[in-house]
Amino acid sequence: MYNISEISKETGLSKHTLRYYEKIELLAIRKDDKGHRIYKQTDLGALTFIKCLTKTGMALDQIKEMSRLALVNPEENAERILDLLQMHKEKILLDLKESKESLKMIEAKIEVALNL
Amino acid sequence: MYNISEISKETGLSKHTLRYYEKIELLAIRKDDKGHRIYKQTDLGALTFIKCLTKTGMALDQIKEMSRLALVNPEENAERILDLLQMHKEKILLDLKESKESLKMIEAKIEVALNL
DNA sequence: GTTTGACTTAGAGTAAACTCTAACTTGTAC
DNA sequence: GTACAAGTTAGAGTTTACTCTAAGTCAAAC
Repeated sequence: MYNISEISKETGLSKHTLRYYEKIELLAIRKDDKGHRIYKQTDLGALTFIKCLTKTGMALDQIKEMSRLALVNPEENAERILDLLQMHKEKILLDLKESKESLKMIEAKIEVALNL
Repeated sequence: MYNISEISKETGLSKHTLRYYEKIELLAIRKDDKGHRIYKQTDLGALTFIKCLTKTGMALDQIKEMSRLALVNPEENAERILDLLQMHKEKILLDLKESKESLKMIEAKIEVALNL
């Protein structure tokens, strides 16, 4: 069990961002009798995974749709979720390829500059 | 020599974006007597390189600063430009590493989902 | 008992990178 | 000679993902 400050440190997401994620219904967090958020281990796991997805360029809207599918009816939506994950995986592989190509081009420029 | 439509097709950047890049002074393009843009081979090269930099996460502001340095005084600024390129190269390497880690995590999720 | 610091909310503001609109010119096709 | 396609401009609007502000609650420290 963690409060928002601890989760912020743990995940590297600002408190503002953590509240923002709730506002856009990316995830739902339980609150205590004072209205303070209580994060569970599973929430930490979810946030860590969300970070993976955003870092690799998935839009928050898509992440939201995926977590909605998983929450509403995990069994019926399992296939759809798997599909989305696999499509995202393909996107990452393509991005990696393109980034490596760009890297080569930049390294070539550096080479040229070093030989002046 | 190309007009804006040809360059748009060639680079994959929209005409809007090409004009926008000029407006923010990322590059300057010659115009003919009717005010129409004339892109040279070197402009195409510059735009291709700009695409490499943006795709790998360099902000337009930084790209602009680099091209300013290169245009204003290439010799005096050579070292600074080289520095910026090398810093960007390090950033790409780090991003690649992080993306690969995220990829692994996503692949693990896919594995779990496949075993249900 | 009041200051300090952490939490809360609704809602406004920001930054980056486009993207579009409206009004206009110009050259070619029918 | 008029319709159409492509070019131009200044400037407004959009999207995404935050990021901040103001006003308030609450518990512990001095």
